[in-house]
Amino acid sequence: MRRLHDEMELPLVPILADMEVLGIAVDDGSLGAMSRELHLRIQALEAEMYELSGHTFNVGSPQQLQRLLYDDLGLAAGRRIKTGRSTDADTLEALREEHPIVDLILEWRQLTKLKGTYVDALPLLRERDGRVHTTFNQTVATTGRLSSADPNLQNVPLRSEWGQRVRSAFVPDRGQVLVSADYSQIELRVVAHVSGEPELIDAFRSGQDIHRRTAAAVGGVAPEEVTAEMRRSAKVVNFGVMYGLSDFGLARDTGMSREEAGAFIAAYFQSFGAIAAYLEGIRNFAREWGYVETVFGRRRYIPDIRAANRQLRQAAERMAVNMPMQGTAADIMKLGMIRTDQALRESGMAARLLLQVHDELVLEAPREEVEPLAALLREAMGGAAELVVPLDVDVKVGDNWRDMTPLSPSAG
DNA sequence: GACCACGGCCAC
DNA sequence: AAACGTGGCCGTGGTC
Repeated sequence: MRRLHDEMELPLVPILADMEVLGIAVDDGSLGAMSRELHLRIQALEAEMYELSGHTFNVGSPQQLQRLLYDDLGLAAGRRIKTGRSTDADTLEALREEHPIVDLILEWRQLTKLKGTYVDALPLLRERDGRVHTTFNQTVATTGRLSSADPNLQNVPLRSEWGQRVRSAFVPDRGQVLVSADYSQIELRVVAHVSGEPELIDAFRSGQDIHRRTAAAVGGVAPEEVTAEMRRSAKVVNFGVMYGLSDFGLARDTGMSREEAGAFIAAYFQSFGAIAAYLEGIRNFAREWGYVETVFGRRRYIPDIRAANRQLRQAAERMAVNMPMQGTAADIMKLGMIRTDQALRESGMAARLLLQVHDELVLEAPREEVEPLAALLREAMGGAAELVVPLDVDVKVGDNWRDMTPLSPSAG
């Protein structure tokens, strides 16, 4: 615990402070243009929804939406929530075929979310230097992760088309480029390390496609015979294992029946016996000691691990199994940042750290530093911990945070 | 104007 | 009934 404080948390403080002070540039011109486009599309969607329903209403009010969908239009309600019947995206997704308004609501939600949270909010937080300056919190996440607020720059959109446009508004200073370095599959590598699972270790050591290898093992076929669908399911389980995924959750995410999902998970633990044993060991440890810890000794206390209430206890078990994996990855990243900062100082480079997004670092650098910087990052981040599997670092470079091109490790 | 609970949803 | 972990922010609806 003392070492965690002295060698990880304390050295990180000035590094985070520098990142906060430096900030990252956002192009408010492109955000302004987006805002106007979004406004028009949102207005058109609203007009169409009012037309379909025969009256105006507040689409942003779940309460009004419930009345419209389940009372006026008579659609079949799904999940119950405290205040009535859910209108969340999963529920609406299931109702898409029932009424044309459902798709409009889904699109409206997506666009107003992006407009309100990012497109309109970021320019207001942009300071006179043209940059936004987040606050990194070192002490809120129970696993040891950082969090980011005002604005949160750890949840900048990525997946949707509009989301990608938001991301492209994050740009380097004039004459520089953005460089991103992310740990490849870090949590699964931590799983390989702490569980000692031979299949997983071998897959990472030989640089194989981890989800394909998993699908092959679970399905009892050769890796070449794995279909896209088999790989998709294996991927969901690989990630889900770290969260305590149930047959219900797997079924929901893959379209399998609950029975198929249960069989798939059973086959997974059959193939990866060491992971099953590790997870069981963590639950037992938590029950005995009341806490769990990372490889580096960071602790999280789990008071509900012996709760009489099954729901509470099972939730506690999921927190218990997740923390050592998520937390060890967070520890490694913190060490990686300290080593990166140190290496940058020693190198005399102009490159600067801007953001940390859990398994990714974003830097700003003069174009001519890119190649040596990539090597520096691979060394500093990749050498942050000695696991039984290598820590691979993927480095990319670009003129904005969306259009990033991978740099090959050896080339250049 | 500040704060809250809630539903909902963005990221890793 | 819930069902997959960690966060932060938005708008609604409401209180003080």
